[in-house]
Amino acid sequence: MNSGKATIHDISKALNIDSSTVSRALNNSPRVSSKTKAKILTKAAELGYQRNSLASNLRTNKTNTIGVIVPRISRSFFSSVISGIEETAYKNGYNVIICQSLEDVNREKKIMDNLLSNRVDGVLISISMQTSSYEHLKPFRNHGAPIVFYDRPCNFEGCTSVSIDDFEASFKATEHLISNGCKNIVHFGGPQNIALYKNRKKGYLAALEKYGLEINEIFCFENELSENDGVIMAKEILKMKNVDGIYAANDTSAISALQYLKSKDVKIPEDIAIVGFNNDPISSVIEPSLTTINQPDFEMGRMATNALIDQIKDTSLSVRPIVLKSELIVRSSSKVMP
Amino acid sequence: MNSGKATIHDISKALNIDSSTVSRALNNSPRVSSKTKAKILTKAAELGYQRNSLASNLRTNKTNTIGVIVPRISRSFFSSVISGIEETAYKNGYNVIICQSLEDVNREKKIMDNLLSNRVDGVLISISMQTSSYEHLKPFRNHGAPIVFYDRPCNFEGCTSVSIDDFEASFKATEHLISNGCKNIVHFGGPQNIALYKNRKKGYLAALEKYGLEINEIFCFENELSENDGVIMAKEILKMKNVDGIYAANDTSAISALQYLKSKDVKIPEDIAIVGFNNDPISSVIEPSLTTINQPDFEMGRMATNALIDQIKDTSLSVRPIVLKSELIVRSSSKVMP
DNA sequence: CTGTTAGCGCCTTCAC
DNA sequence: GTGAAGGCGCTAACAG
Repeated sequence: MNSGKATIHDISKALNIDSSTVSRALNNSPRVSSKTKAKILTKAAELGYQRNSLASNLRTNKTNTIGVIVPRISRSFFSSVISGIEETAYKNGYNVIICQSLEDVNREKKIMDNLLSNRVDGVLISISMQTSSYEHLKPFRNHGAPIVFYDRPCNFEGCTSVSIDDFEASFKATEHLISNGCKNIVHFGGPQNIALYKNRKKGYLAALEKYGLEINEIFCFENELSENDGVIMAKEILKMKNVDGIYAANDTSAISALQYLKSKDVKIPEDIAIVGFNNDPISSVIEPSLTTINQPDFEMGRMATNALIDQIKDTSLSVRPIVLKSELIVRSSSKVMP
Repeated sequence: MNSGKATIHDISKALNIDSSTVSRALNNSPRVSSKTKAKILTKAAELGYQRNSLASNLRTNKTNTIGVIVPRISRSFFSSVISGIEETAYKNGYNVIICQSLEDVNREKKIMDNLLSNRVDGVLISISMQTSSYEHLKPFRNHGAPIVFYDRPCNFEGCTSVSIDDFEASFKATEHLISNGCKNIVHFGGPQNIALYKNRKKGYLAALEKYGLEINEIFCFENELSENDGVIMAKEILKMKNVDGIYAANDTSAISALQYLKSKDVKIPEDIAIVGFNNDPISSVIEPSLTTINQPDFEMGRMATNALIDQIKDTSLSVRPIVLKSELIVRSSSKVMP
């Protein structure tokens, strides 16, 4: 007894059927009589046969596996994206390997190496914040495997990017505040070297401009996305006295700011109306009536995976960027009804 | 040009060196002169060579990969465990494949099949809540690959389980409430068919008994871990009037209960003291002074991975359960100082 | 429908 | 220190 490592040859010998027929039967080829197929399957089960994908993949030069690189799986937005990816991949017969870069380029590089040497059929990647050069992606493309960027778009050898229209979402959020009577709207922004936060700021400014509100640079906070930053910003706002609206372009600091404001008995949205992103469920726990921007996370995972699979199946496919829209979820009643 | 799919044979031909020497050089074997080694490495880089792990793994019958099955990566506790797993695995030269069962046995079964056919060297698994039979794990063991259970222990063919001492944690939590003057302590429990929640209830009861407090079955809530349950329980508690302490054995409902109580102007911990688990960061956001039980998540990942790797390296290793202790984080001042 | 043959890319005895 | 030969387990022509 081969201690639980039966191969197609073991089945072949036991049944006096050639191993190629066994292989065909195991792959449910129509070119095997159902009688022998049955015999083979029975024997396989009896011997505890388990296909060796390594050998199979080596031979066919296909792994039916896609690699997913994500900055951090614990972030609510990304874990939803992953759900969408997994669902779509499994539905299409692909397996998924999830890897965390933890926003570290060196890790990202190692992961890409590893995925390549394991010959995954394609990669879905959300580039780490540190990443500025795309050198480590080139070997992958050279091997002919497609790459699709999600959430953080990249201009790289014509690869597809799936992203969210941040400008539009920000514009709508700010517009919502304005149409509810806010005149002095503060913006909690993120690092401006990152396109995403830049676009969000642009959307905010565009809305102010459209409605003829004064653009005040003091109202544009820029922070490092930390909790502490949130408290600092909240204190600043209270000092300013006249602030009546906040458009928060990042969760973490927004949450701590919200918490601080509430602890100072500021009424939301009567005193200060807030719109932020709802990637992090915490914000809606603190203030259930908060108006939020709902990003298409799950949908993003689906779209990106479909695009990738299309390209795996047809390498010559022309690619174009995919842009998804966010949705404004208005939960609170208006601040000022005209 | 082979369009970016160089093999050791390509290097071999280009240099007039046998492929076996190339293979040795690429694996940094000491039996190759440093001169030829250098030549080979240079050529490899030049041709953009990338090892084919499928072939290599097939040949050596080792993948240096461990499979991780987790019920749901978005749960804070599990994503911390994964961090610990990844860190330990990478440090030891192992890759990690993360798979979500989503608490679904059928998915879990498929994942195990897939991991087996990909010949991972071992598996770390937290069994889905649905799982009652371990049949789907047997093929894996038959192939000689070790399995280590984490968080949700199992009696299966002498496999190692790494778990947390829930009884002790619950006992300490309840004891803490008692020593701070609570006389009427309610328990938010989970499904009693799950060992974890059973042990938590036992710890609660043991503490009451030790300190001579009356055991009241009405104080033992059992729920389905939903948010709605939390609100229902909170309302019940307010009706009871005399409740002055809560030991919550699950996050989700505890959070919504906490929120509801605060909305009714119940002072925490003055009116009602609460101890719960801090797996979910939300609870500490709602009430920063909350006393919580800190579970060793990261540490669990490390311990489980080390145990698995030991067993991969030495199959004959005897295994024993590993039990970790939780820590009580007292943030609020005492309810009643004697 | 089934068997024959060959080889995916790599590693590992065994020689020299 | 290097080369020659064989095979890990599977599949894909090509025959018949």
